[in-house]
Amino acid sequence: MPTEPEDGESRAERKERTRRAILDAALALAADSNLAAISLRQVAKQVGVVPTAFYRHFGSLELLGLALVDESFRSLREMLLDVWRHAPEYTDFIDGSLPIVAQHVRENRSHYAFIARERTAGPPRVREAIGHEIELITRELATDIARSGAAQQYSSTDIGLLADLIVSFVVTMAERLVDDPDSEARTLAQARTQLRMLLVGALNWRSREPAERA
Amino acid sequence: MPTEPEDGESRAERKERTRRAILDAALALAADSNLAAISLRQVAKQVGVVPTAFYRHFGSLELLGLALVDESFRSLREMLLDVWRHAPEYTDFIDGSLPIVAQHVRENRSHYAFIARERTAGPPRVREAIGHEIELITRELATDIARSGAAQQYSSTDIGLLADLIVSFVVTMAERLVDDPDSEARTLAQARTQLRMLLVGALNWRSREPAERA
DNA sequence: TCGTTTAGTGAACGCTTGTGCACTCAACTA
DNA sequence: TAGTTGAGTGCACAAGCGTTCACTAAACGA
Repeated sequence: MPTEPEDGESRAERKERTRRAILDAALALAADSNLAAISLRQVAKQVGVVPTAFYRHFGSLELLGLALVDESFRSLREMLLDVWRHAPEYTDFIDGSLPIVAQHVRENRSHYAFIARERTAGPPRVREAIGHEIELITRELATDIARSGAAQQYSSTDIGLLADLIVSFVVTMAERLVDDPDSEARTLAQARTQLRMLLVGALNWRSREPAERA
Repeated sequence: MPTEPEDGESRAERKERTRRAILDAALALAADSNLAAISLRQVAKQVGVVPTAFYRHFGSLELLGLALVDESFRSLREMLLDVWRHAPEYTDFIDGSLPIVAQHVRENRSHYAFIARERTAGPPRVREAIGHEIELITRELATDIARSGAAQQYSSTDIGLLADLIVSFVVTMAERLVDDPDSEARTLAQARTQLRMLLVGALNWRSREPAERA
């Protein structure tokens, strides 16, 4: 048994509780190494369950990883909806949004740490899943920028590139918040300045014709 | 024996040859997973040597990892010296530098892949070593920007932030080149536009007093 | 030429690994 | 209430793991 069987708990509830415990255990174990470096048996031990019980919930560690990706991005996207809803104007966008992102990282550190690691070092399927999610977010940001009218001088291609630039930067910032939580205030202050530098670029940039040089 | 013992080879030469073979084998094996996920025995097998022979060259896989970091950055820094020597002016800086970086990534793919992975997912010591190297490069870029006089309106703090912004962006670009080499041309073209967007920001930005808002 | 150094060997050790299989027994359905 | 379902058990297995130790034999310095 994973833990004490609680009173009046249905079979489905119990299964879900064990499933959660497995996800949390994997998150904790991968925290100081890597998904590819931990074992099914370690996870089972941490949960307090026999190794074979793992298979009742996930076919493999890789599938467990995909479930963690799913879970992480579900919560991330909810936060982003919130950010974009309260971002009518650019300066407010920076000062308003960054702290919300920072707070979300703080409150979901293990998920962000997982994503940061597995994004580059995870099993190929996991990497792909993460890349896909980030791409979706980038596209959403692009349509949001276009809709806001803040970049009317941009071609739609270049709005995409700008969105990618912003997302890449925020990903980098989130990685830093994850692995040095104590410097959150400084990291955030620097990121604010940098994002402003970058967006000043946005306001002064003009899209060229497809052919390159000006 | 790692391979056929070559004629007229000194003991030192032979040792170096085996050492190289170990480094290469580790690089190759870590390529489709992670340093923390490969075993000393796999490395030894790939080299064609008995597991215990490994210890004649490295005390542990982690120390091997540190050697790989060292090796990767030594070559990277040589390239950067080359780039900065031929970068008198900003527009030339972009068009001239990015292809050199891309070429270096192409020619040293396994090193870059290693760095990209271990930077976020490696053993703590390895992560630290990589972070330290990147920080050094950022500082060098900052002094170079200052010396070039291209950002005279910047405070030295803000020059540091700009350098960090550029380095972070190039790191991201290098990661993309690594895991999708076939799209090099497109990735490069996009990066060129994005870097220009960013630097237009640089030219229009003014440092503020330490206190934030304007 | 002869003793020393040392890269690489090979067997052995105690553990951990993933997975197969037959099982129990509480929660479920009819 | 009787029968079915399925989450979790317990054992077994072959394979792989890091590390130890005593060893060989070729290159070395004197």
